[in-house]
Amino acid sequence: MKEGPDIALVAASFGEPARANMLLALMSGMALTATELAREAGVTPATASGHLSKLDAAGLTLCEKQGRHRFYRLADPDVAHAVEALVTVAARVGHMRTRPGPRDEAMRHARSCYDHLAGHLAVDLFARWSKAGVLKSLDDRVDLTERGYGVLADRGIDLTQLAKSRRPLCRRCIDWSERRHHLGGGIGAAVLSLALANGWAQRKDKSRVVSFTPPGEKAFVEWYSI
Amino acid sequence: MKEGPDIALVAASFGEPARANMLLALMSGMALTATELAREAGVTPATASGHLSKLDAAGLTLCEKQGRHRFYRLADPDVAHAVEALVTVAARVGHMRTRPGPRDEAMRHARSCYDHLAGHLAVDLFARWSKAGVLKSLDDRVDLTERGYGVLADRGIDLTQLAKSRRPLCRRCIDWSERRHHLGGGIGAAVLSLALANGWAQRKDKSRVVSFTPPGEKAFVEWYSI
DNA sequence: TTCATAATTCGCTCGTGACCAAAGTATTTA
DNA sequence: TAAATACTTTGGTCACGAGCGAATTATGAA
Repeated sequence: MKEGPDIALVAASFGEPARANMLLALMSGMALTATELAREAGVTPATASGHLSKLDAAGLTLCEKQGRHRFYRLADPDVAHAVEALVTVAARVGHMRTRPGPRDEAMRHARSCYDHLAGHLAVDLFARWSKAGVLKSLDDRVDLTERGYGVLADRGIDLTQLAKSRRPLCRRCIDWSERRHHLGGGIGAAVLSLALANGWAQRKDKSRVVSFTPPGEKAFVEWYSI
Repeated sequence: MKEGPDIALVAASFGEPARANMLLALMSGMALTATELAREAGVTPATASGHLSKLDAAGLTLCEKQGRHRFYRLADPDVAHAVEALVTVAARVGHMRTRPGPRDEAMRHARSCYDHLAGHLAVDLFARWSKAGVLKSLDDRVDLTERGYGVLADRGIDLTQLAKSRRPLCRRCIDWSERRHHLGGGIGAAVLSLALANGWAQRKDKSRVVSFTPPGEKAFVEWYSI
């Protein structure tokens, strides 16, 4: 007997409908919460929690805790590659499953994450501000640079009022649709309310979707560009 | 709910230690018998039979019946690719299994398959004779061409005596080590006995291994070359 | 023919694991 | 502070399937 990779353990992790559905849902690259994955898999949150523990233990997923949410994503490209290979075989053989429909495309464009702006605009903003030296990332923390204070003041964000709040001024927040970090915390909330106040965007009913008007999007991008 | 590939069904086929061991054993490309796979997997033939039915049903393996043997091999490169992807993930995560040692290298070089010659020399012979028009393949059948009769007569194979035997004159036979077809049937047996009679090769004890002496191998290749 | 080997099918036991409801923990909101 | 939400843990049921031995079928060898 010799040593070799234990393919069975890994394959068994894929080989259960609930877990397979979760992994396929994660193939979009989005980080999903435990509850969302439960819905995708068609099981209760309790069952999903057990499955997610197994996936984590098997090293197939990574979990990022964020407030009362836990965002799961595929551990690395190798895992995604394995899923793809299995999909290829399954498709060739003709085995099909029922699968939840595609996500609402509008949700991918711009969302509000609780009370701050998310979506690809928010990700872009975060990336630009990081690059421009407005924000400074350190591990999980994100802080405003000195220059950042000035930049925000110029753009009508009242920092003195924000500082009084107990919530952290800056925080990274995984974006659902873009799966990259964007700006949460007090500034994120302030940016969103500013965009809403200026009429650049508006909430749709009670959903989390935030729609920018075409001129509003243009104005917003101009606003946050350095 | 929409249609999609059922990855779970395929993955579950991999996700059982016995089946995983079988598939890994087949990754060498060799076609293995049910009993051999049972030994590889560490289960009884009865259990192995059930697993092999499942693998066949899942489209992961193909089975070729041959006498009282059933040779199994991976269905196609996609399956091998999926196994590789799973191995990659398993290895990265560090999950290891116990695995049977490598096969006897001597067995790969030349074997006798019941009573006819197998191994890479036999495969080479089969390929050359096919190319030279001595043999003509049609589906599973292999027949001697008219020219083939002459070629064999020149080389000391008595066809009239062979024709009296009930067994088919020519038959393809999967080679274990080379996984390609070689020549079975009466001619295959005759070739082997000729090689043994000429002292080019000899059986080792009661095993199926046939060893060619270096000059014997040379003479044998010369003999079957057109 | 009779015997041996390869493989399958059958009947059965037993362990694993998927599942849910309910209770518990943590975190945010009000 | 209390209430709501997200998630986990616990306890329990239940079904699937892996495993084996024995009997059966099929093929090859003597």
